[in-house]
Amino acid sequence: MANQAQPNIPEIFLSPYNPSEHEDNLYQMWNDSGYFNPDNCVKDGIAKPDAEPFTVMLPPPNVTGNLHLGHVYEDSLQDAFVRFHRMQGKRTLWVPGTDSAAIATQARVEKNIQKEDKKSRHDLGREELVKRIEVFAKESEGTILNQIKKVGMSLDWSRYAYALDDERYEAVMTAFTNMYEAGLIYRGNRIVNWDPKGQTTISDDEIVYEERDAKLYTFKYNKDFPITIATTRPETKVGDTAVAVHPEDERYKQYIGQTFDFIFCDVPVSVKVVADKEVDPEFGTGAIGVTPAHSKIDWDIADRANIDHRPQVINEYAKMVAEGRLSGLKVTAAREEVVKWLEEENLLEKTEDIKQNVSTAERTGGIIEPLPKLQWWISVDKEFIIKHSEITGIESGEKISLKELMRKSVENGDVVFPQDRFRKIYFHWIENLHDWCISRQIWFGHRIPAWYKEDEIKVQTNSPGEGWEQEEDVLDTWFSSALWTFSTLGWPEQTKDLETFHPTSFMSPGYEILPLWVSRMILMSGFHLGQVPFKAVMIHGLVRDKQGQKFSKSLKNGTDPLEMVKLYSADALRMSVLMGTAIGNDIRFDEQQVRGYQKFANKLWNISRFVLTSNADVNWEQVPELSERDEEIIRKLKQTVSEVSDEIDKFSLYLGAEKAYHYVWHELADVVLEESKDILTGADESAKYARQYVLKECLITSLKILHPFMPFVTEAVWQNLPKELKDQDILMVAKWPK
RNA sequence: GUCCGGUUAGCUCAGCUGGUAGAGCGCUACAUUGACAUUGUAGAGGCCACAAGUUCAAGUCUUGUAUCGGACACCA
Repeated sequence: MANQAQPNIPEIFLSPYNPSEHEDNLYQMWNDSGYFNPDNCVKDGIAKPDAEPFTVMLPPPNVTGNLHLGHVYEDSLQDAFVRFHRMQGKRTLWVPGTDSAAIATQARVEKNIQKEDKKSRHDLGREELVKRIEVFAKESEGTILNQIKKVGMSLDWSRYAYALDDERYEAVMTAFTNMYEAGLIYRGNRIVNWDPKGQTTISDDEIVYEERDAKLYTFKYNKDFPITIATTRPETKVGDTAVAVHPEDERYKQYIGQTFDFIFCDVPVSVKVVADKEVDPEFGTGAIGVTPAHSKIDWDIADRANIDHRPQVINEYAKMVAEGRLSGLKVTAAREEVVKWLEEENLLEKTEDIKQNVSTAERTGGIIEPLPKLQWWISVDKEFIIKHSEITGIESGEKISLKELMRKSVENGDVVFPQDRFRKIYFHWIENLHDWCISRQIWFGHRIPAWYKEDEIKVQTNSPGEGWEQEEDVLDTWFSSALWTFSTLGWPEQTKDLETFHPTSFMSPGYEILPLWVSRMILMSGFHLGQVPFKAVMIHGLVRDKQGQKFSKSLKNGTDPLEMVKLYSADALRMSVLMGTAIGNDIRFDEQQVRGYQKFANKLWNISRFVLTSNADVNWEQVPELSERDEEIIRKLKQTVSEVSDEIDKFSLYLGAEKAYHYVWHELADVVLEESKDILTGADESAKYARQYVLKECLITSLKILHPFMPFVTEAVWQNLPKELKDQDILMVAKWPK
């Protein structure tokens, strides 16, 4: 091309698209415009004051974390929806935030302190440790926020929320107090999942099962004891209070109701033979040694048989508290010791190798020790009176349990799962739901607002006065996360934001936190507001590497998204995760694809150059006389717009992106531009003018429909278009075409 | 054990309410110093896992089988 002969088009188009030259500036420009905030859009007439609101809450990443591909995927999905709806003139709000990930963050800081100062948390004391964790959290906060900006997320930073800031604190305290007063939060002694390594309770959802080799020991407690039992944990048998058999089991029927006293491994033990339907006569010997204090199932059996839950024989450090030869031993050592004793006494009948699923803590990897502990719980089955309800099928003033509330919110269609299979998974999970243990024995987090004085308990945010001691435990992180859709909007204050933007429009989490988070948001929002937290849940899959493996630190297969941005651009990275996979399925990340979409960005750049070059200095005042072919091109363009819009509306973002992409490259560039060359260089001025007009329309519309997916390159082109072609200075808030 | 998915071109995946298969990447050949160093055109390549059923018609609906994967539960 003869460069010096170029008509008046911005020089920038003369070289290939260079994303790093534009992206940061464009983000800055968007941010400075104020249009991430819907209030400003209303003020400047971009959205009508009564326009339909569209709200999304960013699933808050860990404040101390780094952006990974999973975030990029999740956030790109949301940003595309948000930008689409913003361009349609809705009052569009996307709220950013970060989470504290209390257990992980505290563990990390404790480790640092241990390493640098050789001090434990107890050396430092509660206040000092919490202070240090806060400092650490705040220091690292900027990292993830900047990374999110780097990939172009159109979040309203003026509404930024942090899980442990003052407003969220207010919400958490109020939520706890209200639920306590409704009788849904209670303190109870129950078997919990105790993580001896992390020194805290964890919820069922934080457990991972690992298959390990174990030994099943079959033995008698004592020579005179008539029943043989089998166990993988002989060391707990000093805590047995019963032996359970199936009520119909002919072998043992005669012993039911009898009590036996004997010395087991230096410890006096008294067991009663009880009948329980849960016992499988086929497994082992068909008889279970019941250790109520160290097994959930046994605890329940003891409950049903009305037997004492004590004694506790293992402590919080997974050491034996029993008297005699086991005293002070770790459980693993105690196990060997008991087996040795059984052999000495000739009580051991056999030892078998079996596979066993061992419960371990997700975060620390510690083996879970079930222990009875005084904990705080949320009852999911207890009925309460719901004061106010806007949820279909639930009347204000009705009696209902949280479980029912969670079921009905989805059953009646107030919360829609566009993918049917996740709806099923949700219901399946609700069926298996138990009371939720919400107390955690760490220091970083929201301290439970319960106060003790002698035998009295008061639940309130501030100290009732002299002599009252506050509960040591903090709340499960998921408690505050569950409030997120409305705590971010100012609740418990009845703010205008809350009124306008809640329920939110949709939530887009990964399937791994459906039970942990999604269902609990439904629970909390239903209880506190009588609303659902969101109208739709778009569950997405995991981002995996090319081989289909999960990204993980240990595999060292992690791809740094920022590296991809640097190499190819944020737009290309976003397209590569959005396109090609139906939402809900796992994605295989392939760098080749990112490269491919960067080519596309450049293609778009060149299309723009071509159109601008051929349209330079045209005066648009005349009405063009379109040929039949011109009209056909416009028809096809409009059809593409409506297809893309439809797909996005149906949550099929990947199809919307693909249709826009396909149109621009293989219709607009390959067909329309090619055939226009002759017309543009031809002698028919009227036909030329008409085609110039058509090309202009095609370009503007293409930029618009691609903007939700590739915000940067489309905006970069837009910023260099002549003013008279634009309906808004900024593409981000330009009108979505029809 | 209960539940939920996947199985379509060499690879990664689309294919919505049934009308004899699509994209990207890769591959082959040709073209290209006129928007495009990141281009175009053409092409090869598929018993849509298998079987039975419904239908005028089945990747598409039903049932079953195989196989891979996931979630939940969990046994002493």
